[in-house]
Amino acid sequence: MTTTDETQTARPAGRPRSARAEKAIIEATLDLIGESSGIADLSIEAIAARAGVGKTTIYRRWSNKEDLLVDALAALKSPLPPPRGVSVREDLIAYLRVFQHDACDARSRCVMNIAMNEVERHPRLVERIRQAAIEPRRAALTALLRRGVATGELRADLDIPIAMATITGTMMWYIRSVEPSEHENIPEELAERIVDHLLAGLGPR
Amino acid sequence: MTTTDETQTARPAGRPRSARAEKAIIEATLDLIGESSGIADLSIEAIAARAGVGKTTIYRRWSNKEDLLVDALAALKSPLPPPRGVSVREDLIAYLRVFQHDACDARSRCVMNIAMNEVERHPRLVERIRQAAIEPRRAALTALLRRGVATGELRADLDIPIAMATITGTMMWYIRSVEPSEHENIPEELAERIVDHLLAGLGPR
DNA sequence: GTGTTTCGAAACTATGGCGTATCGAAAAAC
DNA sequence: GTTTTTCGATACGCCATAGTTTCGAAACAC
Repeated sequence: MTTTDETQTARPAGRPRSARAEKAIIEATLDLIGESSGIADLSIEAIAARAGVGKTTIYRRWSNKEDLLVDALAALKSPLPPPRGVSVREDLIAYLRVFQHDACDARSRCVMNIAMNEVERHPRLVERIRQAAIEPRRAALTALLRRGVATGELRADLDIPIAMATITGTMMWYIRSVEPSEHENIPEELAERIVDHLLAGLGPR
Repeated sequence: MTTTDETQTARPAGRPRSARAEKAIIEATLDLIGESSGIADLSIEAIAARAGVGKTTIYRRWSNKEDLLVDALAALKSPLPPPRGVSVREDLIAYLRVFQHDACDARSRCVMNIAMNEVERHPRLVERIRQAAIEPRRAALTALLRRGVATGELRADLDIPIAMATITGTMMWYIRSVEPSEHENIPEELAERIVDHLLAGLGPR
């Protein structure tokens, strides 16, 4: 695809840039973000080493660390909010299944960490992450809850912000309270059980 | 060195160490942890500058950064889990009020950040934090939920781990979704509303 | 007073990442 | 073939920070 595009516009004479190297750089960046605690931790040199690439190859494409991070995180495209099914309950379960998968993945988790902890230090970066990764899911969940209220599947006086925190926060906190090494042991039907608990409530029947 | 005599007599000759400096160092450390994104971010020099203290004064007391962090976080005594009241609902609200207050405080928040993000890099430190700050609350909440099941205030088939994630995670996610500058505008009765939503459930009456 | 120790400040060395420059080799267009 | 550009590797100067040492002043025991 790259060769085609280059041929269409203007063919820069000389050796074309390696798409493999670019991919390796993005992958290495995402890996290292997942392993590091913050943005300050990761170094261009470590990324180059992990990607098996010279620093020159990185600096030829991105002028600084933040630009690279923006592109790397943009490559972490969210696996698409789930399509709507027949019932709000099933859609909530599908939503939480995707969220659960992401919360268990170090790469996706780091997006949350950056968005929550680096607001003051990297406002532009955080804003881009919010727009690209968080806002679509937030909008999808809001629409889903509104639909449930309209159809009567959810209580009429539902507090939407609280309900959103309830659904997302429960899954997040559950995952966080489990050691990463134990993530394999998380029950398959976790999303279903959470949704049913939330819908029915904690009080007696 | 000749610490033997000093230890025996417990009377070190010479100028005694300033307790004020020690306090200032701990305070500065806690402040800066709250402002930084990770442990790698904060520097001893910044701590010394913030505390109005020479670096010598720090290195004379702690041999490295982690030792200082352990002592600093140990000084962050948790404000005591709430005493038990008459109903499980009221105890849950009281529990969430304390949690809400902590979640809005930069210092307390950093404890969570470290505990969740630095497990691989500082296992000793994280383990100490877990034992000192997280485990007591976890135990208190577990006992509270068990009591609710026993008294019939909570459903008999309650899934305790999920319920704990529900209560704590909802508050946490709600706070996180609000800009720190807007924390003042969070409704006073937030804890009450969350508990009532969770007890009654999201489904229709 | 003397002696001992800590005080804050500053100078110092060492480390490590950043961003740039240079190198020979390789990959394409012509 | 020649030309042009990118490739990975390496070296360089620069700067921030860590951690140590030195210094004169200050605080206590005696």
